[in-house]
Amino acid sequence: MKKNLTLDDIAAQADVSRATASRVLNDRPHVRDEVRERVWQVIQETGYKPHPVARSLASQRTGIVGLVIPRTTEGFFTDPYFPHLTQGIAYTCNEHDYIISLFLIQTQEDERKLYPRISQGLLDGVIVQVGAIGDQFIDALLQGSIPSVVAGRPQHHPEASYVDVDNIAGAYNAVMHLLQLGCKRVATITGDMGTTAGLDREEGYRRAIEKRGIPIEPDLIVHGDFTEISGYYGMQRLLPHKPDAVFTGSDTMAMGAIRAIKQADLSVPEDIAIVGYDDLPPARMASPPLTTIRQPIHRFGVKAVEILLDIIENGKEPPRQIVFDTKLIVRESCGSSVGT
Amino acid sequence: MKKNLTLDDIAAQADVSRATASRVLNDRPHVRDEVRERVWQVIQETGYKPHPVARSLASQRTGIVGLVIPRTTEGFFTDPYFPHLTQGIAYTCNEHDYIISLFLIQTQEDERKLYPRISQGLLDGVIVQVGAIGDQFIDALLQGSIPSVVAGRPQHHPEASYVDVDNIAGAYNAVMHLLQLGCKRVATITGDMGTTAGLDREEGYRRAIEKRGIPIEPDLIVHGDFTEISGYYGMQRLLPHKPDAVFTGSDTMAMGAIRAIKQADLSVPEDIAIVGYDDLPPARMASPPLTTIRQPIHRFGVKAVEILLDIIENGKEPPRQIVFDTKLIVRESCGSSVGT
DNA sequence: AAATAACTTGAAAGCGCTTCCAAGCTCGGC
DNA sequence: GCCGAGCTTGGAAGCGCTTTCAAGTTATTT
Repeated sequence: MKKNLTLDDIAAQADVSRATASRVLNDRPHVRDEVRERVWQVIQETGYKPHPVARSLASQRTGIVGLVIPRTTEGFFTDPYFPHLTQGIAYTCNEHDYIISLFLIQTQEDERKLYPRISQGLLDGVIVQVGAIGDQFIDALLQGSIPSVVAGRPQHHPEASYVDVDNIAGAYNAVMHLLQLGCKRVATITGDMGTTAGLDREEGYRRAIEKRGIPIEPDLIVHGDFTEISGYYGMQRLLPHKPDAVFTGSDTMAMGAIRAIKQADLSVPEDIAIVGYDDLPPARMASPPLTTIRQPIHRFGVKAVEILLDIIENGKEPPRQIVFDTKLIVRESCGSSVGT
Repeated sequence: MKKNLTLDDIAAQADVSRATASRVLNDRPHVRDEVRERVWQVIQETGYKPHPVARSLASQRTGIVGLVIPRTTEGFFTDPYFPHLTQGIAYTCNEHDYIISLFLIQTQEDERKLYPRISQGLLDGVIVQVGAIGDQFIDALLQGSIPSVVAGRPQHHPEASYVDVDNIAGAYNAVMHLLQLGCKRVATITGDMGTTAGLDREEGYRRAIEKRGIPIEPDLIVHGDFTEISGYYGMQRLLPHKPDAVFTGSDTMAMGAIRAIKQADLSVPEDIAIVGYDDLPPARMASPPLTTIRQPIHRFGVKAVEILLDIIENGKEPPRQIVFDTKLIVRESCGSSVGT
């Protein structure tokens, strides 16, 4: 195997100095065209590739951004949210020639190790998915100088840059839709109340109910954690209170709820209408197909990267905060007459 | 913001040379206990963290392994396979203090860019998921000197190190189970025939059928691509040929097939028995719950990393090749009397 | 034609760390 | 009390690249 080429080799072969070779390599000005071409020639012929680590050390940028995914709940496997988000992020990184470094936090140990590894020069920036991960980590991140963007709204950090979707409005619209269809006893199975997504979606539910002048009935609110199984059990607890409609904090929980409903020999939407949240592929394939709230997850990921790169270039002030709108997708599970 | 500490600062403060400080930092021998302690003290007090890039440049190892996921089919989102695999890999990497760099190949462009970026010193090793990605890429990888492990059996590279599951045996057992239950017309919806998983699972189907002395009926074999929708359409094409059982190349396709069956007013397993492949969470929650083949995906990911690290340490010869066994999980969709 | 501006180029100083090498020590054995 | 073995230690040479600075060239201005 032939010895790896260095920029010095290229410089020697093209009969210029290393500095000039570097200029050509990086497409910098102040090189005569003739020389520039000569150097390119040598680079092409030899198949030379610059050594990324050396380059990083000298330039103080690595071209790597971190993607931190919090303590892996079952949700990571079940929920297509993460793959979608990751895909949006990866797509945009590829486009801008950045590389992604993935940190799946699984153990307490991982979490401890994380900050030190992240804070010290390997990464140009970090995208953190909010979740079960301690605010403490986000604290540290924001204190530090490394550019960061939060995916989802961080609970106690109004000054952080983040991208989020308007969960309150989304949930509000979902519940309002049910109310307008004539449902009288609309219940909800919330997502994980340790996340802003869970909290906000419950808030949207409350606002819609109150907007119609209906008193909030605590028995009609049960807490889940975004997983199918929590939707299933949530629904079982709800059934004795005779809801005629349920808004669930995720499609996955909606699937669980439907399972429980069918098992109780009731049917969707005749006996109980359902509206989910996410509009990921399974929603369309459910039986009945799910009425749900669509989030632009892909754009979400794209934007997160764009913001991060902006921060890397231009500094973290002012905070960039973007909230995406959601869209109600009406299918059959809500019993709407216009169902597809 | 305080200037970043360097090893020189530590050395100065501890009144030793940089060489000695480095020895202490890396827990190397040949340092007097007293000195070692003094240096540690300074490191602790100052909160010094070594600069990973500088360290990589000097030591010629980065502690980063690449994870390459091929051209992203719809499957990446739908199929919990990838999250599970990723999780197994991440877990093991965390444990060994390696960092994962994720490469999702999405465009032709990405694929072109990939090899150059990978081949040149940023990564200590690479795990490649086989799939729609050109063998050409795996070719290049194997030619080069960078340690690599393939997840799944690469089609034309018997000399590669890989981890795989015994797809042929798995499929064989699935189909044999159906035959033993008395099914007479067992069909199959295969996975993507561009993958060894797809090919091998069909092969297993064929072997089981032939083993029972039944002639292969081409009409009972349709090709899908692991997605729900391909299972749905596949089943629709199968229905006119009156199968009484179907083995699908993935659980996701099984869900699609069930949807098509129900839509034709037939029922599972009474009219048509189904066996899937994967045993991921949705299988358990399907209605009816899916009889399927369980693959140890998590261990699969773990092993891939272990092999890779082994290669990094000890060289790529001889090739490490590991094939995991699968397990038939009997639930209700096959109509077995012992269904849960 | 002289003076000045603008562009090219290479030498050299890092970036922060690892590691080889040689020098200086300590200590036991005879 | 002397010698060599075996530790400790620091100096210095990289790892491969970027970037500053000053010197050398060429083009422009008056």
